[in-house]
Amino acid sequence: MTLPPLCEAFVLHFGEMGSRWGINRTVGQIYAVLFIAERPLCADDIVERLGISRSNVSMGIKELQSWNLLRQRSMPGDRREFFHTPEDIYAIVRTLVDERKKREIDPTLSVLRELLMRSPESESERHAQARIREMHELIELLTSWYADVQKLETERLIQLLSLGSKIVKVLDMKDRLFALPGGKRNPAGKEG
Amino acid sequence: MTLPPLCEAFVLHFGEMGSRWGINRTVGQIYAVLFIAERPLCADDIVERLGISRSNVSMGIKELQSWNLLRQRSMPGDRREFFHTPEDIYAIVRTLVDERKKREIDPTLSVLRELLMRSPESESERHAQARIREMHELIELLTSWYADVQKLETERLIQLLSLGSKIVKVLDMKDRLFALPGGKRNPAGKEG
DNA sequence: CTCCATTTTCAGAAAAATATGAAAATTCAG
DNA sequence: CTGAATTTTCATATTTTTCTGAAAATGGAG
Repeated sequence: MTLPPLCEAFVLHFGEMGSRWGINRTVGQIYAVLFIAERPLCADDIVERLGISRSNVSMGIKELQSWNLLRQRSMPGDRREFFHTPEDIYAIVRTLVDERKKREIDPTLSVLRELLMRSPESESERHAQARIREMHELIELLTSWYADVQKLETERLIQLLSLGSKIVKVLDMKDRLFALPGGKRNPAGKEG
Repeated sequence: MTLPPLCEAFVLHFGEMGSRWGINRTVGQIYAVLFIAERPLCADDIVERLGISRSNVSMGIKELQSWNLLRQRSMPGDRREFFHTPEDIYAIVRTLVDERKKREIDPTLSVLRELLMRSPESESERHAQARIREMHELIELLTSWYADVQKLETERLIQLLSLGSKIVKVLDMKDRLFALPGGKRNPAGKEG
């Protein structure tokens, strides 16, 4: 690896983390290198920085592209392709979450739904279905929350995240305000 | 595998998903079996249901225990240990998130912090640090949001999730209400 | 303590995932 | 078109992870 110490440490950690996330170490390292690079890099730049084979880089890039995580740029008078990550880190996280959802949550939801449609043929299947239903409902709740929050501009999202659970106080306040005239109007906290 | 078809389908899918989450297939399957079981199971019950070796089950259980995902129970007059998952699925998710945070986010934060303390020794290190700083800030934001929301009772959490981004409207309302008397009082949306 | 049921450990087998180099394919200037 | 530069593919080598059976450890009951 031919990276300055600080960069090397980052890249190594990122690779390590990647491997706990079901992404392979090398792919994680390639991403890390691109993330901190000052300029778009071509495949051979990555080969040099990570000291891995050209073909490995090629496959890693392909993998990252399939996750929509890379931008591509070609320089005039140079046949090589140059890769970089989006500037906006919020955009990166959105992509990451969207892709994981697409690959993991959506297929799971559809399997769970299919299982919930079946008629249980024994007591144990009946019980399994009840558990699966709980899981399905929870995932639906989280998913629809995400679908909703995803639409916010970054500005708003940050505002919301910064508030954290203090939001609950705001909610209480709202409830109290609107509850004054005619008693409990909306006890479950749901809106139209 | 000796499971009714519905259970088998669930267990297989769960194992498959587990392997994308850095958990190995078998461990995922063991968890799935326990999750849908009608009663606590002993290691041999799992051996029978999944058709894997006793030692594999033993290691899988150990792994799940290290994640705090299992409850244990012993039956009077029976020396075997029986395992089950918590009833409350929200509690399960909380545990899961807590553990992942502990193992993945916390170490990453500390590495990033350490890297940010160093003095960059080149332009490329300076740039890397700037990128790392952005990442660090984003993770801090998400983490502190989670730390905050984690404290809510399940009831409240569901309420919050159900609202989704509609919460922003409530915020706007609040801002407008309190802005009336004396102009912009809290433009950044932060409280406390 | 001994005995026996049970669980855990662990070295090595088996399987799966990754990495490589060589060859094939692509791309584009001339 | 040709040919050089570059990228991709793919069979196989390498490494890593997972799984197993045998042996060791544990933990009560008697």
